Amino acid sequence: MARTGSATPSGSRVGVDPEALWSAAERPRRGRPPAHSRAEITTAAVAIADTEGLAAVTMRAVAARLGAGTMSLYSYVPNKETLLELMIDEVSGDHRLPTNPTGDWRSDLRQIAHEQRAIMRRHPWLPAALPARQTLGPNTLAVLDYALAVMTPTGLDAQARLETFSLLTGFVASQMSYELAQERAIEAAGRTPGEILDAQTRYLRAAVAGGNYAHLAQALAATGGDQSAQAVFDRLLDRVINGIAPESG
Amino acid sequence: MARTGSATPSGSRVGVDPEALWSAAERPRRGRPPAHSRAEITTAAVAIADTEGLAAVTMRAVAARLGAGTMSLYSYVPNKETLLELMIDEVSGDHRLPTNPTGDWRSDLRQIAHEQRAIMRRHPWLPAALPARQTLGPNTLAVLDYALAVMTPTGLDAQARLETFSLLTGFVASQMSYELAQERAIEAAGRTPGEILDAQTRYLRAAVAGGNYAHLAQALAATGGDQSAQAVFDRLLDRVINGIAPESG
DNA sequence: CTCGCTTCTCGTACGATGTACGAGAATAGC
DNA sequence: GCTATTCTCGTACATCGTACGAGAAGCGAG
Repeated sequence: MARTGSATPSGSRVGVDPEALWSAAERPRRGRPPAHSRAEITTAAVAIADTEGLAAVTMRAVAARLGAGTMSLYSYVPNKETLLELMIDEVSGDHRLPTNPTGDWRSDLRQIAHEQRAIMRRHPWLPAALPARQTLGPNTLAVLDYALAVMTPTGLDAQARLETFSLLTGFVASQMSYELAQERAIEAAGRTPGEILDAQTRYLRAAVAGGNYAHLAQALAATGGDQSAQAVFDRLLDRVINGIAPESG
Repeated sequence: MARTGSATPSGSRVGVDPEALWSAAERPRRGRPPAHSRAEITTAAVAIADTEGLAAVTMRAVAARLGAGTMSLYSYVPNKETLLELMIDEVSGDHRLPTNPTGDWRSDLRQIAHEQRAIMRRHPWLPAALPARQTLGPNTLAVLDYALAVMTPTGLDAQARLETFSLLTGFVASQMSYELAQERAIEAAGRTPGEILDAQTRYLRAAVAGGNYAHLAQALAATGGDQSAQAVFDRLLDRVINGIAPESG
């Protein structure tokens, strides 16, 4: 075992070896026993990310939280990129999966999306971490498997169902990325949730007043309705699901 | 003018001031004249990102490309985050906007999505940079304005049209993030595009063989059809557009 | 028990990065 | 020319990921 030494000084090359990452980590049963574990390290990293943000997840910080030396982590994880990967799959384990679909695939898919949204609200760093993912871990695969089961009644073929899952997941991540960024802006600045919206609107209006953007100006003047994050999410989710299959049970 | 000194040692706070960012940069007309410009710096940064990847965009590298000292950049841009923001809007300027919509909003929206895809293929770092964006620049606003115009025949209200644009843009970014990651993996590893897919499939099959993931196993056995990135994109795009409005013009 | 093999531990060090600071250089208006 | 104003950029620092390798700690064999 021991460190792998990927030898990629800068840029982003291969980075993560799926086979080695998710294998059961067979016990060497000789030599000094490990004082920690991959799971323990992953949990610590997630805890830091949850409370202090993804940027606070440094190898030093994770090690410190475990009372270990920084370099000790590298006995368990070849690099930080891999740790990120482990973090993502760990929180994917929070996903509650019913034992079997109800048969109403639209509402089942809706429930999957809501579950994913809940996870991302619990772990606000997730949407930012997802684009860097290179491999699907066991927990993520379980969600995918369940989603495929849910889509059986759609009549879509295998390829289409895989693509649909990717579509749905992409939507949730995009939307949550926006929703959470909005909340961060609120928390960081003037505090009142209405004020931030006002500030953004004010900026947009100023830009709009500069002459162009006629349609934008008109749209801004006419915004209304339920703007709560939950409501927006649900509205858009319905559209995504509506577009999946033309007509079916 | 001069540097602002945001005083955010770690974490991600406010970071970018929209008002100051996109204002016309009125000339001070006194003192030593600037040797460069925001636009020149932005173009250099984009060129580096295009050829060497986003990670290669360092303040030192950008300055070096202009033959300037590193710290000179800070006369034009308060921090790297802002430079990123400028890069995003710069490439958004590549978006070709017809003078007016054809009236067929579905095909107009499809065209917008294709245009965005083309931009992201030209600037593969874009999807990765987008989530960090905090403000919409003039070029991005122009695209938004055009999209709103396109959606006039849908009968959707202002709020819904704004949300729809966000949905569409999010889809394109998600899908392209995946598509480009796939191509990077191909380029980095075994070279043949089929082999990478095989390797991924092999990993999935191995995971699947471990007992669970019955539906995934079945789906993997049945994949087929046109798997070209373009084809997948078009298929999913159709679903997104189909879901936007039930029935109309 | 002792030896030696194996494995984990972690102090030190290096090359990068973003950027604060402030002395100097260049220009415009008086 | 003088001076106020602005841009230039060398130096320095904190912080990051992680390579290296000496030491510590446990196992099986004798």
